[in-house]
Amino acid sequence: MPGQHTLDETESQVATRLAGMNLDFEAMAVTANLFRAANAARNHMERTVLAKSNLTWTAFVVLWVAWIWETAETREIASEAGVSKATLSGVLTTLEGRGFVERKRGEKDGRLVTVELTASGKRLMKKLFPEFNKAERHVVRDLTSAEQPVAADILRRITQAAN
Amino acid sequence: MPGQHTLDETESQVATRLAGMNLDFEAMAVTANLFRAANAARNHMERTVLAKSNLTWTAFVVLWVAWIWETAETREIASEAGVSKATLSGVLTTLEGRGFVERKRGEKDGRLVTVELTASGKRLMKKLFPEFNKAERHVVRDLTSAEQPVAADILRRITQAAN
DNA sequence: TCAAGATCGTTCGGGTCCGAACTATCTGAG
DNA sequence: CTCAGATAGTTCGGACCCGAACGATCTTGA
Repeated sequence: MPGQHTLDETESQVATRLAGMNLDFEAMAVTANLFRAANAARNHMERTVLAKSNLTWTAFVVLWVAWIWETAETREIASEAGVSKATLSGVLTTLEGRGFVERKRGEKDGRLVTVELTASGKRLMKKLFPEFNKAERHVVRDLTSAEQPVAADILRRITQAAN
Repeated sequence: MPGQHTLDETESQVATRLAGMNLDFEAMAVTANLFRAANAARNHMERTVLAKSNLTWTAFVVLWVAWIWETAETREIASEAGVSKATLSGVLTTLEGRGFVERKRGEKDGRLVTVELTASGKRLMKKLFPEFNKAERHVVRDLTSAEQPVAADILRRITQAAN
């Protein structure tokens, strides 16, 4: 592969190029690999699981949150899916158009909107999620069963520190 | 915060809701926290470092790759930034319009395009990157110096497994 | 009670984001 | 030498993505 750099080459080029700049290279390595890993995992899921159902990553995550919580308020979904409420509004319109979710105006509080999966949406998740989990298993397959909880814990602490 | 779930509440709801489905919950916890962490870290960087220069995340990463490698070919940048060549093309047009990068058609191979930072682009990175690194340090501040290389290594292995 | 302020979801504008189709260029087998 | 195939970057259409502005609804304090 001409013009392709390995991970090692990149990290060594970084070290050379930024030498003497008083930077935290350890922190840099963690975050750089965090974004690489998340990106690679996401792309893998999209290609192997989501593409054949014509679902985007975000659409799937939104469906997943609504599925887990049976019924969820939009701001919850936005927060758990990691998107703004503006983005969510558009995604929900798409999903509603495809018949996977339903929006319901809150009865007690007229500002709120709750989201529920339709029967079709539930069927989709019931079929899709086991495949998704198989892909999750695939991307962590090189981690021992002792390392996996360690990884989850470290990532939780990064999440908290960034909020 | 009404209607907000903690991380623990979410994970326990997931366990309850998906009980008896023969899933790999450990793998699920790793990937779920991987995406949460990457998202939280990215948002933190965008708000604290990138917003005031009016740079998007991807635009910054593209600048960073071109800066590190002095001069880079488009497909390299796309690969390292984790975006498709279609996306990169648009981002480069934006960055070129703002005077941060220059495109140069390859002399030996007329298909290739190499990207170089302008003086203005270099000045921007020289100013921005130390701040960015400070934010990187911030998001990993709860990891001990022993844990940081472990985290980087685990994330590298996830990246490899997902490719 | 009743406006001032907080909070909710939507809309808008502009910038990603991708796969597919396209043009231009290079390569190599015959 | 040649042209079919591989490869590079751009364009296109449609979906996501966000901050800001907005209208609707609820809360609250004098």
